[in-house]
Amino acid sequence: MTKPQGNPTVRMSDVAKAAGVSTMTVSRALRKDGPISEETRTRILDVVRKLNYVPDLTAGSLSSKKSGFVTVLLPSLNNLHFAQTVQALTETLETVGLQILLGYTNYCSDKEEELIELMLRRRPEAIILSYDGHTERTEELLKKASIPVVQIWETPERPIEHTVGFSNFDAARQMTCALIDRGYRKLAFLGEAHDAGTRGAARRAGFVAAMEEAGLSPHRLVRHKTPPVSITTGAEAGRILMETYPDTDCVFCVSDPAAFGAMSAVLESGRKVPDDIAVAGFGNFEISQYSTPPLSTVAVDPWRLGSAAAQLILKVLDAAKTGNAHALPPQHIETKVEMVMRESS
Amino acid sequence: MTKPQGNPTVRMSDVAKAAGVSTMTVSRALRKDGPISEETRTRILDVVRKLNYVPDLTAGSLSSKKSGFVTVLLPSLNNLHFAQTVQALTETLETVGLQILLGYTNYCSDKEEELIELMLRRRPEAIILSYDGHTERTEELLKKASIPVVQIWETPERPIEHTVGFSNFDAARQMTCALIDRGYRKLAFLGEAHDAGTRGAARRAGFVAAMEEAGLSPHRLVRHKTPPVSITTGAEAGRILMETYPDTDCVFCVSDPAAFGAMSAVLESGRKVPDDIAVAGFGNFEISQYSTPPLSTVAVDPWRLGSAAAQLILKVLDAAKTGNAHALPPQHIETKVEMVMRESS
DNA sequence: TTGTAAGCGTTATCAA
DNA sequence: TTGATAACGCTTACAA
Repeated sequence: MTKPQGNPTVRMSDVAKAAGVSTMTVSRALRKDGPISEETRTRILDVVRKLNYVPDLTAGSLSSKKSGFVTVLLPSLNNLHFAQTVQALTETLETVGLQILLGYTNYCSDKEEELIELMLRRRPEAIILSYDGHTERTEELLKKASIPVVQIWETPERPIEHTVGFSNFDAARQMTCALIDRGYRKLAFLGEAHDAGTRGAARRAGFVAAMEEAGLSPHRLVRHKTPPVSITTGAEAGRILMETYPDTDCVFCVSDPAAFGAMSAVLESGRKVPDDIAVAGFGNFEISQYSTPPLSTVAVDPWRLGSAAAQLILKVLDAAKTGNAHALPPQHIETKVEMVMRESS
Repeated sequence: MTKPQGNPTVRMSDVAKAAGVSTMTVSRALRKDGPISEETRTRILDVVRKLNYVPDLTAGSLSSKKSGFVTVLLPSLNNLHFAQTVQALTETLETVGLQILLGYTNYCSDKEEELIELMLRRRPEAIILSYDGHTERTEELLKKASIPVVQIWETPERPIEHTVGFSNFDAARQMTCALIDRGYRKLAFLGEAHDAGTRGAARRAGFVAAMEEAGLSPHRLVRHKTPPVSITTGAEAGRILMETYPDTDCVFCVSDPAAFGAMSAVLESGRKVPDDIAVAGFGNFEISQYSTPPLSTVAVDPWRLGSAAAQLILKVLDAAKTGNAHALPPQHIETKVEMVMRESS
């Protein structure tokens, strides 16, 4: 199956020639709204099909100064919630022909900075970042790029521009309160080390705040490995927890996977969930209601987050186009979170 | 925070002027290997930094006829295995500056065809598809594009070109045999309806084959909803199974999530796993060893799959560059699968 | 090692 | 409604 190398690519000029028109007319025929007679359009589209012409967007972008790209930077794809956010973003953006350039920061702000530099070379029309702390240079680069920036999955104190998300601090505080309400007093928090500036750290801070407000000591903090906690590292952390703070009656985990791991460690040790140690997570992944026992967790809506962010992008881009030279002032969309209490607590 | 609109972009010519050289010299300074004196290079790179110059890859691609893109089409991101494959692909491809253009087919070959047309406009240098059946036009488009094509996650009978994966049929057959070996006789298969041409169908066929080879009746087939089976639809299917084939002693599910759902349905009905009904899945997701009971499943290696595919791409691209006009003959890399028997069966 | 000139395949712009 | 022409910002190819 040797490839028919050098298969000469069909260009717009080939179509133009075959249809007996200029390239501009072909170009117009190819968009929905181009000012062109129905007759010429159908004739051209016929030729396009006959010649199997595939427009070259690289050339188009260069000429029109519109790349058609939106950059999306997330910590990792290895998390169904981010994956869902991406799918939601894609679905909305593709309705207007925008394509996503995806990057993974691995929860590392230096990697993020690197990626942004790289992505900016493709001249994206907007950029969506998941908040987890950014380097100074990242913020500089973004400002210089003068394209809309949307931070998602958090409502940062000092946002770069637009935001779509919720307060991880508040959400964690709420869950901690809910657990305290259920009668637990010796609560622990299970999270990552080296989480400075991340949403995980915000959740931990929310836990600490709620504990202090309730007059309880928030000293039971297990911080194991770097983000993200997997189920396996969650289990390790669970074992550390039981050894370090054997009096713990409830452990609130930075994420659902961490909670699955912790729960498995607890059960394996012969203790019962929730009777000996209650467990709660963060995220409400689909599996969480099917675990044994079903997991109490903070429900977030990754799908809604993605589509809200995408719609915001469209709105901002549209405002910029409409000559609104100053575009829109920074928008802040708050998405809801919900405490879902199940049998694990 | 009104945006400093019209922030005039710095071009290569600006850098050239500021450094007192031609754009070509700047261009050369910006690549690792450009023939240029160390002195000029450092001087130019200084200017680049000072002016915050960000090269425009759109222009670069048009001129060099290299987009730097590799298109990756997967059924969905809503599956940790695909996400891992993508991460592995990304890691390898980014070492040579290739960037991924990602698309989701939603397990729909028409959507795939549509995506391919769209993606081809960006002139990707290669394309990676997950096999789940393709339309005729898809194959045509790919052939005309004359770029390397790699099908992954299956070893199709009639591959388009290169492949990296395993036989879903064989894997499912092996697992079915393993289950039969364990003493089960009234096995059921739980999968999707409308799965023509998909890997799910191949797994079902593997189940049927193994049953027939063992002289057992493969009539217990539950086919519920369209791909992919979620945990929730898996649970629905599990209930249907127990109603339709109450004598079932073991159910092999098309995927791990389906198996979690089925297992939950079985447990909820008051039956025990594996004593009343054994359960097995396909995929070996991280969570599978932490379920109650731990899940027997077919282990695949999504990470290795992604990196093997990426390396293959690099090899093929390199061969093409080296003037090997005929490139490489179709390569077929087989990845291993492993039967992991746990307490659920 | 550096520079010049000519595109790359589109679309913006203006004119007809 | 259509067309001619000039970009778009870079790199190739060749010359110096």
